[in-house]
Amino acid sequence: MYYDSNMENKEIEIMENKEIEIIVIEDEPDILELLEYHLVKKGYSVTGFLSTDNVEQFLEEENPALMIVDRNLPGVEGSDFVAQMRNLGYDIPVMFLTARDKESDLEEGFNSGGDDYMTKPFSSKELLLRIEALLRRSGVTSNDKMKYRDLILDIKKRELSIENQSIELTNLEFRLLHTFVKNPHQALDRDYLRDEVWGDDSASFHDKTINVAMNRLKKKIDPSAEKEYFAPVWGVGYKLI
Amino acid sequence: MYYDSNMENKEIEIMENKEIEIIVIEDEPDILELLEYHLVKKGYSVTGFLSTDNVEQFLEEENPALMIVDRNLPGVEGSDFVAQMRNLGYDIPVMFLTARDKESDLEEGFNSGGDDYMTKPFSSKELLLRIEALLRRSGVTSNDKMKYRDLILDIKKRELSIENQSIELTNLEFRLLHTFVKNPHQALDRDYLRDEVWGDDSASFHDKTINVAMNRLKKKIDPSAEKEYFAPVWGVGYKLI
DNA sequence: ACAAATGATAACAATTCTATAACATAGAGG
DNA sequence: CCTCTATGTTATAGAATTGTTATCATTTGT
Repeated sequence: MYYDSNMENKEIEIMENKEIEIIVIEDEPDILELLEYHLVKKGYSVTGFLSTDNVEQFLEEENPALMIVDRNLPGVEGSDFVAQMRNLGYDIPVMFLTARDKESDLEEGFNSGGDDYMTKPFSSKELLLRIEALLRRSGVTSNDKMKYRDLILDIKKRELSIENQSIELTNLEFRLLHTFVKNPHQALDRDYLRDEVWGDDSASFHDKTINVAMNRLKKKIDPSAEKEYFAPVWGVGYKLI
Repeated sequence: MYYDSNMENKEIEIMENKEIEIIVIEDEPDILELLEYHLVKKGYSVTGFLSTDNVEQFLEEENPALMIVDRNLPGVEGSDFVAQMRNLGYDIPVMFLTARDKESDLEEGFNSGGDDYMTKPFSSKELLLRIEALLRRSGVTSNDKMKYRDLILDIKKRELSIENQSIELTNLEFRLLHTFVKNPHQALDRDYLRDEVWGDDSASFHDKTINVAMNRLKKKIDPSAEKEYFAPVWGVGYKLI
């Protein structure tokens, strides 16, 4: 077997995809199955529907990240359904699938509030790429996340999570940790930390302020002190191991 | 102090009608001209480039809403250029155009941070539809309805309803809530809110103004404080949970 | 081993920030 | 001109965060 230091990163990647939920509405079971296969393989969590029944309820209860919709469904037109959902205020990204590719169909699809459009037969590779792009643009895959070991910092949300557990940090603690994650493995000296985290305006600044802040941070992210995120660098400062 | 509440409305109106700026980077003058023709006809304001030179400067100065990029440009690969821009922090939506349609090219395009991809020869109708969809999704063209949890905002009517109950909001409160619904889960800091909701013209601005405005908003949409729409982010601002 | 310097930790104090109510003011509309 | 409404301003209480100090533990140099 083949392990390397990327292993952890891969795990994190998978964990993140696990949370992304995708709805597929497709009346042909074969195609539905094919779609599910590719999406699940990619790490998404998929819920399939053979018609638009119950989809709204699902939208209300869960909070899926994306909807793949066939155009000609039993009973309802896919684009009509999407227009209906949009009208109710659902802003979920929509990828249309269709056998038809007349321009008028295309127009209907986009005007109903669809985000992208693919015609069957489709390349699964392209579908996955387009889905990824859509998720990126709609903010589901926040590109503003920083990872280090099992720490995941979401800068925009100002949240730290470790192993899918959200951990509350104060503003100072967050800035401090952020500084370290930006400079992993490096010994950051006290002057640097002071500038970076406390800012220039810190006129009187006690020796021990940083120690205490580090202590509080360590205790929060690793109460049992078994993970050794930080190491003191004697006479200098600290480093994120 | 001079304050005119009509003024704000006018500004908003203007902002909404403000011309949407699109950049086109395409080295073949004929195609560039054709693209410009269609886009201008549609009402966009277009700036064309025959190479990637000066584009970054333009991005810096203006704030275009979308970039259409040819894949094979003189000197630089289109996708490399986009990756470069993304790396510099530009999040502008990108539509790739290309003569090639190998899967590997497609992959490069999307992985560089592109949002959509069309192969030449393209239908101008489809291009315009896709651009519209992209602008909608990236928040340039605001949707007429937005939903978040049980909040439904009708942007045009400036109405909020919760569980089919209409709730009266003042202008300020609506703008404030709208800002949060556009950025759910994100910690919005006071500077951002000030810019976004109060505008640049707010010269003197008290610390507590935002607190009070938030307090009033919270009380209106959730008088019994049981739904916890908002959470304060200490030392930063607020977030819509 | 011992002293000096530095870090860790806990307890306490000071400060900063938020919530909230009350008051002030300027426009809108009658 | 008057009243009402929206919004800004101020005051205060209370909560959360951050700083300070004291004491103990660890490292380093001799």
